[in-house]
Amino acid sequence: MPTPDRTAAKEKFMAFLEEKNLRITSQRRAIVETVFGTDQHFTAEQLLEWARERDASVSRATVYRTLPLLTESGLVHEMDFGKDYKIYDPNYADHPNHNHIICDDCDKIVEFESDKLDALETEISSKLGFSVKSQQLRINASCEEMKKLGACKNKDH
Amino acid sequence: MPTPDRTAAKEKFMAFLEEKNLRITSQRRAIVETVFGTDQHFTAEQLLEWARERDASVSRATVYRTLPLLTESGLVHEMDFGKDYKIYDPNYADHPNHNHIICDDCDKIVEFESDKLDALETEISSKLGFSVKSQQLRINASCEEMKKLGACKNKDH
DNA sequence: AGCAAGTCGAGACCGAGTCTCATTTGCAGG
DNA sequence: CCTGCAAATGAGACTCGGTCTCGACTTGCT
Repeated sequence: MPTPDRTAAKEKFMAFLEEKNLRITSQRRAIVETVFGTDQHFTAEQLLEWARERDASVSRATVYRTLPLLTESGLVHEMDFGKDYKIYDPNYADHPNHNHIICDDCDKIVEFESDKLDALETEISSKLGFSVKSQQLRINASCEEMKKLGACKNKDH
Repeated sequence: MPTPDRTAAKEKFMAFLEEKNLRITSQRRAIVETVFGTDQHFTAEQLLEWARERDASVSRATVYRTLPLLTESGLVHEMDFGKDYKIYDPNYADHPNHNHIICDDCDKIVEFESDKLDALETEISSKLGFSVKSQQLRINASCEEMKKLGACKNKDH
């Protein structure tokens, strides 16, 4: 599974800018190329560093100004794992509602989606008089199955 | 529904301190009285303010030093709603598995519990080879119903 | 009472993120 | 191509929650 249709994402974002009468500057181009040139999650600071490799003139302020545009466009997802920085996911358009299970023992993170879960959340929310805008489920767990199956290689015993 | 058995919580925390060979100081007493003297969620800064009403000598540093002890003891729950500050829940011992809906517009927080949700999480997790240790679901929403019902008083239009 | 270790408050400090402002740049319209 | 101007930019000051340091003060044990 190589990088999906990143060109489409880039173009969608350019269209989004145009729609809002915002300009396509060289710095924004560098940032967008960077964001959709990876599948990895990243922090604002990482994005700054990477974007500067493409265009040294990109400043911290511009990165922080562009990030909200990216999330507003729906192409990038902002996530908060309780650390003191935020994490961004450039694959959001392809997996708009995914959740995370984190193994407390080995720090492995597995993503999953569930229509049942989404439906249940919507149902509960509307009962309480809310309309869902976004959701974030984090499950801390231990991956005992994995250990049984073959984690002997990376742990002692 | 008046305040539940807060005295028990206070005593549990004192016992927790003793167990760890930590001292019971007047400042810690003021903080603990404050924390278990309310049912409300609070921020560190709010706790500082409230605790100072009981004992003016309580400092910011002490509040921030005591909060981790409270969460470590399992009596208070630390939560992160994607704002730039953390929120603490002094009722955690009584409702260990509750979830939150946050209104992005008015910052209202509603708690709920759902056996269906818990079951679904367990089911999904075990399918993926994990066993749940803890979970945190946050739904960001807008409370449109509330607005309809009577927010005319605090908004213009 | 006396002492050692734990704890304290004040304020320096940290780091992610925001804001200001003088300068530059994209992009019509000519 | 040129010109005008609003939008966008970079540098760095700033904000703000939270942490750390350090000398002074308490607690709890003897």
